[in-house]
Amino acid sequence: MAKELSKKYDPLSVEDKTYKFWLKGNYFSAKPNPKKTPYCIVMPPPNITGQLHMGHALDNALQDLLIRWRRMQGFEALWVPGTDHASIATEMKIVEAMKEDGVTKADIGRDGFLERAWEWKRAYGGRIVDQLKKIGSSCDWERERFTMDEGCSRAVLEVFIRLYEKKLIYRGERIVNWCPVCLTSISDAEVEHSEHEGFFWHIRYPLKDGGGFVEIATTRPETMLGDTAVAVNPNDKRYGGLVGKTLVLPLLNREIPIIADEYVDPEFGTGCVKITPAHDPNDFEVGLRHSLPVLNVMNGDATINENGGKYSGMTREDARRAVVADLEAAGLLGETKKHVHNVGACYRCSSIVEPRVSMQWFVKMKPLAEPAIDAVKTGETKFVPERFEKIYMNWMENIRDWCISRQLWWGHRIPAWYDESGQVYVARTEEEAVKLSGGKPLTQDPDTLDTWFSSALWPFSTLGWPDKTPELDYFYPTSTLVTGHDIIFFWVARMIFSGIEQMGKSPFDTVFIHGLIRDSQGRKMSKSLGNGVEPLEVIAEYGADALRFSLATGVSPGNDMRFSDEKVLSARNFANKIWNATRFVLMNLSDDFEPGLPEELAMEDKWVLSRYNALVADVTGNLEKFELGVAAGKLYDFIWDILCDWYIEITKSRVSADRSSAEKAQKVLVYLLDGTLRLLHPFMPFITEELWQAIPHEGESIMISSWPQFSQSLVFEKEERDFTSIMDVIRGVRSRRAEMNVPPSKKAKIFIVTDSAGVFVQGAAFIQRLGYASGIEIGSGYDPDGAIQIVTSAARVFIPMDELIDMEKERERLEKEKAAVQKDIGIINAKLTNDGFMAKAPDKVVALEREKLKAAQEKLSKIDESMSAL
RNA sequence: GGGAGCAUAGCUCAGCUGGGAGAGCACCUGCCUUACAAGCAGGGGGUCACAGGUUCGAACCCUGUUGUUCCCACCA
Repeated sequence: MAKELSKKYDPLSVEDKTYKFWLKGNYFSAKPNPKKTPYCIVMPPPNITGQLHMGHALDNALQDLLIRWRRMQGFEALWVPGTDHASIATEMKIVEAMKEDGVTKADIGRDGFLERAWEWKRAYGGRIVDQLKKIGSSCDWERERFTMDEGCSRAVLEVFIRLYEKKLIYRGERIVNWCPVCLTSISDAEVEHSEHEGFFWHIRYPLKDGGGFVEIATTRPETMLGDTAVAVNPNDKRYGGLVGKTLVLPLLNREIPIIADEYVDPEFGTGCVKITPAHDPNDFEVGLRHSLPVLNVMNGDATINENGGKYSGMTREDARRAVVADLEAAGLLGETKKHVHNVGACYRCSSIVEPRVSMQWFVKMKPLAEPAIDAVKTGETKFVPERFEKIYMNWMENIRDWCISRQLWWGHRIPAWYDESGQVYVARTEEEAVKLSGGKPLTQDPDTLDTWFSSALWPFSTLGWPDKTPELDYFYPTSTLVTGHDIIFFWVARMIFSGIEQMGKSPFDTVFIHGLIRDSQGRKMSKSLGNGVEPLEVIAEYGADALRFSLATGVSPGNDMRFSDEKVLSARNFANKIWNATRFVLMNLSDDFEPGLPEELAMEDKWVLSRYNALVADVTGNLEKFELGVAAGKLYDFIWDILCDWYIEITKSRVSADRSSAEKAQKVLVYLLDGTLRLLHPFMPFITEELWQAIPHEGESIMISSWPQFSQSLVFEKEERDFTSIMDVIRGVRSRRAEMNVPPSKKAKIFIVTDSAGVFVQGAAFIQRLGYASGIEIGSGYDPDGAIQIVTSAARVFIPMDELIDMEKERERLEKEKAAVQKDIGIINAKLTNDGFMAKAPDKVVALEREKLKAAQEKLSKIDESMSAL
């Protein structure tokens, strides 16, 4: 029966085989099942351009952990996988690839481009999915979706139309963030701000009437080409007389007015502000209030356009240099101060974003944000850790309208058509739009939607919306969303308001936020730094389980974590430890072995089962609170320390003792292995399956076996205490021997003087084996002359070793130990005689202190006995 | 300008609702004790950033300080 295991765990020989076995068993599949409670996770869809990186590995390891655990607990557990078309990221990559072929978007046109894009999707869209399988993801692959598949596209269309009809989508000319490299507008969330050291240029604008100058200050002098006014604060006495006068804009000699507006802070700069409505959001507002002309001076690629006079055609950088030089030459340049200010950059290509007026589509956010705020306030959706609620709230409460149109081709095209006069018709199809227009010839809006518009619908579009499907009915709202804190605004927030708007309910019960993975020095992993660690390489070297376990261990929720090889290595060693523990158990299994706990349990069996039972309760409780790292740590400690270093070690002496004891040990060992492998399965799915299949077991696969449950019948407090006193003696013996450099090969007899002879008789074999003894004698008296002494609270232990003992040193050592115990007693007594403590500390704590005091006093009296005998 | 996180052993970090400071790695000593040297046993090492406060009791709660990281923000 015993299956031969190799001496070391070899993940490569197990993982692919096991994954195929699971697929063949169809264990990942889930469907509406009225007899079970649903548990559902939708996977944050990776970009189709993507390659698996550590972030994905973490994200998916955590999701798989939760899904596998809930599945074992008996939930109908569905994990919906899929990929995102990632419009801007993908389009950039395709354009780049086209560059190598010497082709531009203009060359091949929209249809030609989309053909290439779909080809790209076919070529690379499956790559990351295959990589996700490598880490063991137990997704229902038959439900895999893509944000641009037929169903998701229908959902996008439907949401757009509905929001438009509710007047929550509108089109308008606004200042937007414009990326001059991606050549598209981007939303506020897509702009990354960082501090730059620049200059504060002071420029003099001459008054038309020749009465001198006003001096303005700017960080972007090239935008003066688009100035249509200069503003001062209406209450600023310095400039009161100037309001209404006319200035001559230097270099272009255009006449512009001086206006008064509250927006100007008289304390800042010179108190005069140039107003460029086409290139600054504040100036745009000022322009609206004062009906100023909006003069756009830039092309899409941020070169100066025909409105920029002699500067037209220059890049914004060249134009800035030229403008400054010309102003200086004209004697209109004042002071130039160094100035640190925030500059916005495109989150995709890091180019500096240009605020620019243009016609775009927007989602009106206020009405959508309010219920989304309530959903979190009322606890309909909870964030773990809680602090991310604040971040979410802060964003939602200060939200501005969402620019959703992109000047890109790869994505969902905006369902709006225009007639010759520019009249807009929003409809589900072109035919409908034509009908609305009364049969006019129409052209469709060339723009596509922000890629996050479709991912915002993910929790319900993947379940079949807008159709009424049984899946939607059963699995929505989903249970847990697992994602990084970097996309709370991009994605989480938008899913919440979209879910509430379309489905009437927030899409998740819990949003479980994790941190980002950094390199070993704490830097963000990035391609440009070349410090990224490839999960697939780690898996090839250490195994997927080791990677998963290392990602789940020692991570406190929400905090960034550093990736380190050492951690993976120790997880790999842990896997090997379990492997070998199982190997040991199998090697000693009798041919006629029958699984199940023995009817009569020995002290040590009760001890270990009691500890195991507590582990079951702990791990389950931790998982329920999303304390995954704590749960992993407890499993590690139990398996390594309790099971391997203690229980298996004492089992060895039972194997050679008597047959009934050996059989009991076998049964308990198999029971413990079965249970701990199950508890560990969500963390380390591959090795646990392989080993579970190797031991006597019931059922097809560990992944569909049941989650262990705490059992009142396995609570054994007395045996826990008794066995601990055996362990104390063993530890004491080992420690003393090591201190005196006695090698294990040098065995000696051990004499134990104790009042609990019964317990020590039961543990004698273990003390003998683990204490390197040639024999054990348990009695009521011993002459300590020439013996090493060990004192625990339950026993005095003697190891006769005449030749090694310096009695004077033994006495000194005992003195020291006595002092230490007395100090302890002092501390405990201080507590127990403290009225405040006695009155206010919980009974449990007081009882604990009393127990400690008793143990310490017992130890003290034993030390005294030993010393008086010396 | 707001907000948040972090500061614990040489390094990387755990420490769940306050009740005698932990792990991994590194280091030192001794062991191939027949599951595992990817191992075993033993050991050294910490003013839990600093200063106050609350409490019978604080690494943990409160206030402030310092350092550090991050997020948000239209002062030109």
